[in-house]
Order: sequence, then C-alpha cells, then structure tokens
Amino acid sequence: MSDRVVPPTARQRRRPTKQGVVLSEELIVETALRLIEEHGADALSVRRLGRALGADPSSLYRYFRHTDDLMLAIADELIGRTLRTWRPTGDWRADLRDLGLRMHAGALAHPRAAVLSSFRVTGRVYEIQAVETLLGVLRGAGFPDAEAVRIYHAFVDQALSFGALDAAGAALPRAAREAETGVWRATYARLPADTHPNIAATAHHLVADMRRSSYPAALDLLLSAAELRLTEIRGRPEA
Amino acid sequence: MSDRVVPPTARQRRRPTKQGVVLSEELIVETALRLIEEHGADALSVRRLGRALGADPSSLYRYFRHTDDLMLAIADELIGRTLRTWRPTGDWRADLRDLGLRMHAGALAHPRAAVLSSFRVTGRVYEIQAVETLLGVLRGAGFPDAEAVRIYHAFVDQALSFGALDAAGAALPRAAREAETGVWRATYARLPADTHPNIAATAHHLVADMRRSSYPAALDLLLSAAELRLTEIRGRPEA
DNA sequence: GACCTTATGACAACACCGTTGACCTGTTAA
DNA sequence: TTAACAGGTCAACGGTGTTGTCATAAGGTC
Repeated sequence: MSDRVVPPTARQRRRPTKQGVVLSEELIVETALRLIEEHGADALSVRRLGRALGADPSSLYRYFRHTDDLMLAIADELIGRTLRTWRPTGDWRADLRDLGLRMHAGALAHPRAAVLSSFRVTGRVYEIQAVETLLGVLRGAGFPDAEAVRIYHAFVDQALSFGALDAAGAALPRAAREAETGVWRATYARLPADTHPNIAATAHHLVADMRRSSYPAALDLLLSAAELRLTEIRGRPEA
Repeated sequence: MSDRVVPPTARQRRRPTKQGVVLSEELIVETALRLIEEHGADALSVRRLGRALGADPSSLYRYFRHTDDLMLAIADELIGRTLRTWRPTGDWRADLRDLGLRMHAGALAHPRAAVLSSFRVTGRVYEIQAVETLLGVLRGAGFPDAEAVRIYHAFVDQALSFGALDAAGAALPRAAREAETGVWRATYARLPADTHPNIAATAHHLVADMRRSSYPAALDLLLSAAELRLTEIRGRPEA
C-alpha cells in the first residue's frame, strides 16, 4: 500500500470530505500542530486528527505513508519557524545564546515533534542555512576552523538533545509529570543527613533547581568554556 | 485498583504462573530489558512482556501500577549497572569525566531503553545513590551548595540527553543511519564556496567531526567552565 | 453536456494496545 | 485443619495504527 500517497505536486482532484473540508498536506500539518498545542502531545492520533479535520482517519494515508511521515513533516515546519525570525547581532556569544534558547523553546512548544526529529540530519535548506550561519558566527569570532567545527557540533547537539530531553518531559501525561516534581519534594528532600549528607545539605536547592530545565545553565557553561578557549587561542595564535 | 501492588518487602506468597514461572520485580525488569534490546523499543508492551515471561499480562499489575512504573524500574536498573563499578579517585574533574563517559557508554549499550528512560526521575535507590555521590564529588571539590546543584543538574542532564541523542541515532535502521552520514559527504561537502563560504571552508572538518559523538567535547567544555567557576569562587570566597 | 478514468474519501475490519473488575486457587499462618 | 488472602487468570472495554475494498465526484475529452 505504499503507492497510496501521491506527491503534492501531482495532486489535482481535491474532493471535499463528507463534512465539506478540502484536505491538503498543509492543512493536515497545521491541524496536527494545533491539536498538539491545544490538547497535549498525546492528543495526536490518526483517529483524533481525522475527527478534528472532519475526515475519515484513513484519508490521511493518502497524504502520509504513516504517522512517522506526518511527524517529520511537522518537524520540518518547526525548523523553519524557529529560524525564520532570528537575526545575528554581531556579538557571537549573545547570538549563540539567543539561538540556543530559541531552539530549546521551539522544541518545548512542540514536544512530540521535537522528540522524534532531534537526532535526524535532514540536509534540507533550513538546516544548511543554520549550519552556515552558525559556523559564520564562530569563525567570525576568531575560532580556527577545527575548533569552530568542534564547538558548533557540541553547541547544536546540546541544543537539540536538551530540547528533546525537556520536550520528552513536557510530553509526559500530566499525572506522571506531577509525580516527578513530587519526587524531589517527597523523596529527596526527606532523606536523613546521616545516610545522605550531600542530598540533605542541598535539598532546598535541589527542590528549587530540578523543576527547571538545566539548559540555560548548561548553555552558559558551554559558552563560558568556548570564550575561555578563545582567549587561550588569541594568546598564542599559532598553537 | 491502586492497592493492587504490594511493596516488594511485604511480598511473601509466590505462586508460580500456569507455565511454572515464579514472578518477581527483578525478573520482570530483566525480561523487559532483554525484550527491548532484542526486538526494539516497540517490542515492550504489557502483553508481549507477559508472553515472554509466561504469565498473564494482568499479573504484571501486581508488581507495577502501570507501564510507566515499569519504565522507571528499568531506568533505575540501568543507572545501577552504570554506577556499580565506578570508584571515585578524589580528583573531581577526572571523576566527573569518567562518570560522564560511563553514563554515555551505558546509554549506547542499551540504546532503546536509554531513549525511553533518559528523561525520567525515578526516585529509586540507584538514582538516589548517584545523586548523593555526584553531589559529594562537587561539594568536596569546593563548590558552594547552590553552585554544586546547578552544575550537578547540568552535568547529569547533559550526560543523559547526549546519551539519548546518540542512542537514538544508533537505534536507527542501518539504511537510515548510513544515509545520514552520507549527507555530510554528499550534500554539505559539495556546497560551493560562494554561496556557503563557512561550510566550504570547514567541509573537511565537518565530514570528520560530525560522524563522531560530540559528547566527549561537550563534556570537556562543561568541565572547563566548571573549573573556571571554581577558581573564581576561590578568588573571592564570600561572593 | 455526456462520458470515462481515476484520484481520493469512506467504510469496515484486523491485530494490537493498556487497564480493570471479578474470579479462583495455592500458600501461609494460626 | 482451616481460614484468609496474595497473587495469577479471565474476559471485557475503549482505545490505537493500518489496510483492502468500494463508491463517487472531479477533470479531461469529445
């Protein structure tokens, strides 16, 4: 049944569904994104999406081979949206920080899509654009090529992987998510000092810190280390 | 139905299943891990697990409230296996580096389970042990409590999220994985210098670097930044 | 405007999934 | 010996993704 999907360009006859909706790849992706945003990540199922569109679930298989296909289409749309409004200022550290936070926020806004797409290399236009821009920022800052690539790689993977990590947490059913934050309060904060001295001493900090994403802190650490490298390099340019 | 699960310590009557298997929390977790590694993450379902154990699926609900509980138990087992052979040397930076690399390697050794469990807080014994140990290393190094927690959080999340990221890549079907590494060679390395100067200038480095995990580099960056913080703190102890 | 082709939506079915309430039975303690 | 009950089993519910088949409206052609 893999010949069921017709490439979007070749699509010509658009018959409205029983409920009068004219389907299209774009409409499906948009509706899916809206569904995720409004009713949580697990609201996205072929059947629910069909219902939301006013179409039979099986109709969607005329546009996407399977749900994974749909997820990738959604992810692609997300990359575009993240990059579309970003503009470099010339301050490499501020630029990288801004971009990192945007990528992370983009992932959190659409957790399911982020989780599925974070580890894929698409080789598509937006991704290429991002690589070029990022490398430009780093080389412009004065990092030698090998170092720029090394830091680019770490930076991107950090943004993607933290994005996915936090997105996965956000995509958890509400009950499970609340249970997790409760664990720090109910379990860790109550461990006695004689058996777990370090946890007991920092319990207050743990409860406060662990409910937040560690990405901003990790990002700042990475940028600090990069800046340190840069000053070392400038000190001995031929090293 | 929440009183269905009996705490492991209170469990005493162990009746064998129809097929003669004596169930236990450990046996279930072990079997689940085996199932995941052998047949992929999707192979883990209550019904399949029941079949693999030689027990009715509903029996598992005597041991775990729901599938999520089971996932947490699996995650904790993985943490335990990682930690079991680790011994601190007293050099905080070397210790953290070693531990980070171990966690990463552990994730790669059980890619599917890692992907499923990396973002969960289990509140179980092994996890607690890990938290206590890590905080001990950082506080012992001289980080004040708030700073120790901040760095602990970033360190752990980075190890887990990069672990999951690389594990997800490793869990990809072989064809897809090869296609991805090919993209760097076939697409990026061939971009002309006039439209993509930064990629063209670093293409050689990109092809070499992007096929490797960026975790070791990211880890070293994080540790460098932490060390920098430590010298700053020592410079002005009351800051 | 009628006709033919065919793209595309609808339907029904399949094989799964997690979870639960009711039941039954072997083990254990008294 | 017996009574309690932990723990395994059964059957069912409402969900899921996916597919084989069918019907029909759109589009091109005359």
